[in-house]
Amino acid sequence: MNMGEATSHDLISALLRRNQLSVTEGRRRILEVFMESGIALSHHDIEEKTSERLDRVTVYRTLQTFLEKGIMHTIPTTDNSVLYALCKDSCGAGHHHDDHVHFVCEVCGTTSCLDGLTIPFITMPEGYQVSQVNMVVNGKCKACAN
Amino acid sequence: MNMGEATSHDLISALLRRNQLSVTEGRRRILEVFMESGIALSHHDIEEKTSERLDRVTVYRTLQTFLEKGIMHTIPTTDNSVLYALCKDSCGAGHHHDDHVHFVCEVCGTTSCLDGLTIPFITMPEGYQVSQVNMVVNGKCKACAN
DNA sequence: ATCGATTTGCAACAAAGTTGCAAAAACAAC
DNA sequence: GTTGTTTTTGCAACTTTGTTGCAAATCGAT
Repeated sequence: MNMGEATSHDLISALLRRNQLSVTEGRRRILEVFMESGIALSHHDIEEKTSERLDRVTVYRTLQTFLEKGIMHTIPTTDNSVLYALCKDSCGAGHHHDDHVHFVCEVCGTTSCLDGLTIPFITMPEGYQVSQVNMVVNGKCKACAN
Repeated sequence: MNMGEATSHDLISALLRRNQLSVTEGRRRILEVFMESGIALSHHDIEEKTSERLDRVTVYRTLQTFLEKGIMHTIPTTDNSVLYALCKDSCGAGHHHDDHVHFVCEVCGTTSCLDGLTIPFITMPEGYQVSQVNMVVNGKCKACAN
């Protein structure tokens, strides 16, 4: 047994326990899919990548749970799809730090988090109270720009 | 007959003709609903406000047409709803000027365009090509902030 | 291994969105 | 205004997306 190597399996178990969630095959599988892809995924994407193993309803409920625990966040899109993405470690239930810009590539269709790019501060008109700001950039990603 | 007054009826007809669309009762009704409300509306909202007159399918097709012609634009939202809003006059098919910030009130649930508030410029990482930027602010609107 | 609590899958449903086609309405020409 | 052509509408049937209740399976602690 190789004690020096922290497996993805280990990391996922730890993540779930840290959030008071029991470690089940379905939750593990969904987290694996996100970690492998590295981009934001729709419910449909996840269904496709786990179809033989997981029921549709389980995927819905699991994503909902992950949102509530702050393991994931949703990304607003101009079309009608809801996208999910893993939060950074520093996020938790109630206190998100997802103040980063999201990028949608219009060629390959992938959506990703630009973690290094913080949303600029904006001054709102008199009387408004701001609680959250989202920023989504559309264009061509590094790979597709050519 | 009052020649001096430009009715909402007239304005809507002109808007449709300017975009090479025939003037029908359904299209007129949908545009009226948007002009009266002044806020962004979902497909469901529109169905409710026109139910006795328009078929569900007609609403879908009409909104799609308005998007293509650049009469309306969609607004990204964190939940799964698609919202539509009227574009400014200067917008047309292909060349939108909707570089304004959108605001979602978490109390009354309304979404509106902050036409006076331009999205700040951001510097993207090397290699990316930007074509459009969206910015959505969540919080309490003037009326609900108290 | 056993037990209680949580999670899953199934079935049935509700809501949202799409497609083909015939009837109706809009527009242009007379 | 009537006619004829084109576009739009409504209907029906369907697919996709999301929800709810409940029994069986799984998880985790003892």
